[in-house]
Amino acid sequence: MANTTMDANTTIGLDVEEEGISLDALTIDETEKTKFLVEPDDSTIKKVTTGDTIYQTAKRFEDLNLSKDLLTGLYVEMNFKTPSKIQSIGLPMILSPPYRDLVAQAHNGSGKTACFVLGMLSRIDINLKAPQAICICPTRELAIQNLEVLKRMGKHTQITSICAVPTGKTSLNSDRGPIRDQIVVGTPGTIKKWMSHKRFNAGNVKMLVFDEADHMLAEDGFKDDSERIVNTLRKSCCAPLCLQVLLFSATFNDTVKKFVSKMIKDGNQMFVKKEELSLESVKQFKVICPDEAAKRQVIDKILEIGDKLGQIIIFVRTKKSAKMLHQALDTEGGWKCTNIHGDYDTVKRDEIVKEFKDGFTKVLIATDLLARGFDQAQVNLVINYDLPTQYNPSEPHNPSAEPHNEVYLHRCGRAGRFGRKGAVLNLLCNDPDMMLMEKIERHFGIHVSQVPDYRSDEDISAALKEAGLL
DNA sequence: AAAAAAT
Repeated sequence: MANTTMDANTTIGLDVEEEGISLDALTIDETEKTKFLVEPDDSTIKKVTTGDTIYQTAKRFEDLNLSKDLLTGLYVEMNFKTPSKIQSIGLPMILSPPYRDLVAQAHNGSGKTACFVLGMLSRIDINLKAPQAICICPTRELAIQNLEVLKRMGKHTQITSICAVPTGKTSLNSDRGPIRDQIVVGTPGTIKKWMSHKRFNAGNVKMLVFDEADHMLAEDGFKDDSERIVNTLRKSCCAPLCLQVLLFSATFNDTVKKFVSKMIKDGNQMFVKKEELSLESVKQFKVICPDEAAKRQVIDKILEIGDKLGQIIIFVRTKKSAKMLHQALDTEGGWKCTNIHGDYDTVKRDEIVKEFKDGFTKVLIATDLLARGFDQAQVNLVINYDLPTQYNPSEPHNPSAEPHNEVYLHRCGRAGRFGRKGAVLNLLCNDPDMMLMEKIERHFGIHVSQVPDYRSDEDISAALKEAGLL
């Protein structure tokens, strides 16, 4: 027992204690009350529970006391057979009273979304026609995608749901009136607006889910919005454990963990070591390019092979580069591709995403708008035209010298969904780029192989072959 | 600077 306790402490990174932050949620209770359930067949996920509840791992969905209609959704609509690891460990923690908060870190494409969607659907009182569960996402695209999963999984139930994202159209009738749907999935601004306009009664909300929670709680993310929503909902709830907060993400850096520990008291946790975070399922490469033009040459070569590849996402750092690269590849280069970023209106964004998801477009140039959560099984190649960098407030227009490791991991996660073959190509053209790549490799403890010559068709093909794409 | 959204 003592050993297990030590182990868990290490995993969660209690080094933050040195900085004098209270660690209510992340501190391990050393008394007998705390139970650690170590999975014999899976040491990669660490489960830490609070209180005296014992959670059985769910080997089958039947173990979870789900309604018959929900089981039908899982088997018939989703084609699920048995719970994934995160689902078998996480769902019992979510669904057993007392309904404790949960911080869950799970690999990209490990069934995270299905886990919290199933959690929301199972806790709805079908006879109460009011919002009971809310899910907040960082982008409009992710909210729409999550609601689609929810509608599919809940198809055979009578549960109603609605998307709270900006519609573009102003105060029409559809924008007023009370919300009676039982589940709301949306982005922070619209949810905040609906709450402040009293469009629904917050008193019945018993579950609040943050997708991509680390970003939702980050200083340069949506921390203020998220905090306000949690506080409002906690206040409108009757008992201390009335509102169950679930935080899901593939990444939680130390800064965010500190804040999580302040926001979540007496919660359960699931964590994965950072070295074990899914970067092994996609094969990563770096291509050294002398200049920006060379980067486009590499992309040209890849598009020439195009037909044999699946869909491709090219990530860039700024909206401006998204537009420019699109211009260069499509208008000037004659390659049919699209691009997406936050400057486009909602109609255009929806259209671009739909075209890509329907397979009408093969190549999509994107800002980090699509870095997280975007799920398209046919994407097997991610190209980092620019590497993701931390935001540097003192020099907002220049890329920082520090890489954004979490965003890098999330971008990689767009390729090779659910264990499929995938590749990531990092295009580097100067010393700062090389430094960023080195830092990323060091952070994850990985080696990214170098494509010998950017001008060589053979070298590039060889890399894609090695990744299993050709 | 990206994103959300309201201004």
